[in-house]
Formats: sequence, structure tokens, C-alpha cells
Amino acid sequence: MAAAALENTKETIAMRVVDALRDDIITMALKPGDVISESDIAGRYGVSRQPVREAFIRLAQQGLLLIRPKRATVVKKISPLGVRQSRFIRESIEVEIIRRVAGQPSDDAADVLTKLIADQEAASDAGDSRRFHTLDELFHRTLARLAGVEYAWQLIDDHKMQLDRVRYLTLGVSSTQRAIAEHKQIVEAVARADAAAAETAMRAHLARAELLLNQTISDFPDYFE
Amino acid sequence: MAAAALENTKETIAMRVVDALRDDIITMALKPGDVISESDIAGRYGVSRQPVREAFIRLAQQGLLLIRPKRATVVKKISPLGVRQSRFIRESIEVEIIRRVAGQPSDDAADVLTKLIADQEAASDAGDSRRFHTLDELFHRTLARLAGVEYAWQLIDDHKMQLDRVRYLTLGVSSTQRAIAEHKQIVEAVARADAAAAETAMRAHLARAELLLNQTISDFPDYFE
DNA sequence: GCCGACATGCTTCCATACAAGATCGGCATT
DNA sequence: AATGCCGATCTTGTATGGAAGCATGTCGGC
Repeated sequence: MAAAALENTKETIAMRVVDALRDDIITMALKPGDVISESDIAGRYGVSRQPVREAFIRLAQQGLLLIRPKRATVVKKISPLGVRQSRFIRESIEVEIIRRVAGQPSDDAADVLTKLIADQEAASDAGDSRRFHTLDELFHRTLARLAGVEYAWQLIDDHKMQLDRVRYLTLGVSSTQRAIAEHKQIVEAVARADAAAAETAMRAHLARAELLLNQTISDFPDYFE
Repeated sequence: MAAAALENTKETIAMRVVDALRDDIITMALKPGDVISESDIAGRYGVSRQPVREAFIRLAQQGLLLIRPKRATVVKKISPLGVRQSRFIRESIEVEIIRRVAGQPSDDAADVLTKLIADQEAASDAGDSRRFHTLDELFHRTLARLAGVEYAWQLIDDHKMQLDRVRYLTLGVSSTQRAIAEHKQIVEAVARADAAAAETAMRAHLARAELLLNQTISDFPDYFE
């Protein structure tokens, strides 16, 4: 396990426990299939069972924990079906976003995106895959903002967590160079206001995740259902 | 308020409270802006505060309640922005779905959909708007199943609840005849395997919700932010 | 040797008591 | 009369004890 101290940032203990556990789950410090209990976590963080229990409820609703009443609570294994359907949702939305952005092109849209790609190249050259990941997410979030639906991006954050766990497992595997090249293609199409090309490029970009998923399933079979 | 007795179907008390409260909220028995408290609801259902509190947490995560720590808990007012972004998500997904269904037409797909429309006409003639609503939802869910993404439909159920509250307010206003006509257009396009026409029809169908939303906001201004 | 009843130790679930922040009213002071 | 203090009384947050269900391993019967 990771730290035994809670960040003192959030208001309530329950919220701090939520943040700590979610981080442990996404970073695989708590592995899919691991069994945890209220008193276990409570003792580990030096708090009572009640806030831990409420944290469990929140994380269970986010699909990260599975509470089996009167039995136990386990870190939910990653569901390939769930991941694929989450990808379907994400692809549907991102395609719609890229159409809008390419359809109503603003002057600085391409500039902002180009600058983000430059940052990604810097992170890639430095071998900082964690920062690359963050910038990659920012790239897609920026597209949502340019389309005027940034709030919608927050709405699907819960579903994205399933994808994030898979992505964390692929940090060393995925080719950052290839992702950067695909981002460039998308921006180029947006700059030309070519919605069809932008959509095609976006679908191709997201399709690579399917290969990564299959690779990950065979690399870590125990983490999947 | 509505019933003071909990259905004895679900496993735990907390789950029963969740179901009861959610139903009261969607059917506007609990109105947006209403202030409730744990002990209030607990006394009303004859249970302790604890399961009620857990129900509050779940409903807050679903966007139906707003817990203000140490202050109170209120039934969340409907956010027009949130509704529009939920609609954006839904439209993105449904367009993708209708493309797939129209793209890979199965023989009985049109038959199943046609039968559903017939049921809707029957409900409309009988003036049973509640049943019409249920069938309408089934129509769209069936499309998701035909596209092979029924599970994704469940994933966005949480967001749909925002739309459901608005829809409940429009039960007497919306034109069932018009909705049926639009459904027929969609099915016709699917039967002809005309993906472009199906997409256009679906967008038009969903666009009507924007008008209903604006109408509802002016009819019930107190229910919105 | 095999199989089932049962005790034991786990878990989550619920109830209750207390703690701590927030609100609102009365009341003293200015 | 206006204003600021302060306490009664709400609220949600946390702690703890016990109840109920489930899994497991032991022991007795066959």
C-alpha cells in the first residue's frame, strides 16, 4: 500500500478517504480483485469505519469498488465489455465534438492545439509518460471546450475512470510518437475546416485504444473479468 | 409527500430509501429547491438516520440532491446547462447508434420497431401518457440493443435522470402524435438502410426537446437554476 | 473415506450517541 | 434605530456498539 496519511486538503474525512482510495485504485496500488474491508482501511488511515463506509459507497457508484452485501468489498475487476462500451460513448461524443470544431473554425483554435502538441513532443522527448498522459487528456478536453461542451466532458468523467485504469497499465507500452502524429492529423483537418477528414482522423486515433486493450488483457489477465 | 411505507423488494433499507426518494424526485413529489434532512426522512420512513444518509450520498452523486455540509440537503434545481449538455451526450450517442443500425440492417429490426410504434399509438389513443413515455424509452433502448451497445445505454442512465425530470413536467404538453410520426420516419430510413436520412430524422426528433425545455423553463421558473 | 450439521470468525448493515459547524433570533450596546 | 454579539437549535459529520448474513473449517455420523 501507499501512504498511511491523508492529504489535509478536502473538507471531510470521507472525501479524503475517497481521494486516497481512488488514487490507489487507478495507480494499481490496489489491484483489481483485492479484497478490502471497512475496518481494514479505517485502521490503516486511523479513522473510524463510518467515513470509510461512505467512501466505499461513492467509489462503488463510480464503478471502482464492488460491495457484496454482508460478504465483502473488492476492487472491481476491469470489464472488457464495460471498457469497450465506454469507448463507444467516448467515440460518439468526440466525433460530434470534432465535427463542431471543424465546422465552425476559429482563428486561434488551431494555434492552441498546435501549442499543446508541441508540449506533448517535449514531454515525449523527456520520457515523461505521466506528463504526456496529462497533456493528452488536456488535448481532448480542449477540443470539448472549443466545441462549447466542456461541461459534458465532466459528466462522462466517471466512465472515463474505467479507461484510465487500462491506460495506466499501458503507460510504458503505448507509442507517444504515434499519438502525436495522430493529433497532428486531427489539427490539420480542423485547420482546413475539413470535418469529414477530422472525423476520420479522430476515429483512427481512438481505434488504437482497442489494440492496447487487447494487449493489456493478455498482459494482465488477472485484472480483467 | 407520497407513501410512508417502503417497498419491501430490495435487499437493504438504504436501497429502498434510494428508490423511494428517487421516485419522489422524478415525479416532482419532492420539488427542486425543497429542503430535506436526514432525520426528517428517517422519521417519515421509520428508520434510523444512517441508511437515509447513505441514500442521500447516492442520490447526490446522481445529481438529484445537493448536500451542503453542516447546512442542509436540498433537492437540486434543474440546471438548463446540464440538461443541454446531457442532451448533447445523448444526441451524440443516438446518432452513432442509428448509423450503425441503418448501416447493418437486420430483417426483423424494422419489424420490432414498427410493432413498438403500434403500441405507442395505442397508448396515445388511450391517453395514457405515462405508458407512452415508457414505450418511448423502450423504443430508444431497443435501437441501442440492435446496435449492440445496450450496456452503454445503462451507463448513461444517470445522466438521463436530469432529462427525465424535465420530461415529467412536459407530460401533458408534448405532442405524442408528433413523436410517433418522427419515430416512423426513423424506422422508414432504417428499413431503407439510409443512414444519412436516419441520422437527420433522429436529430430532428431530439431537437424538439430543446423547444420543450424552453417552454418548461418559462412554465416552472422556480424549478430551474 | 465421505458428507453434512454446526460453531466460529469474518463481513457489511443498522441504530444510537456525540461532536462540530452553520443559521437565525433575541438582546445588549452604541 | 442600527448594529454586533451570542446562544439556542438546527444541520451534517464521526465514532462506536451490536445485529444479521455469509464463508469456512471442524467435528461427528455414516
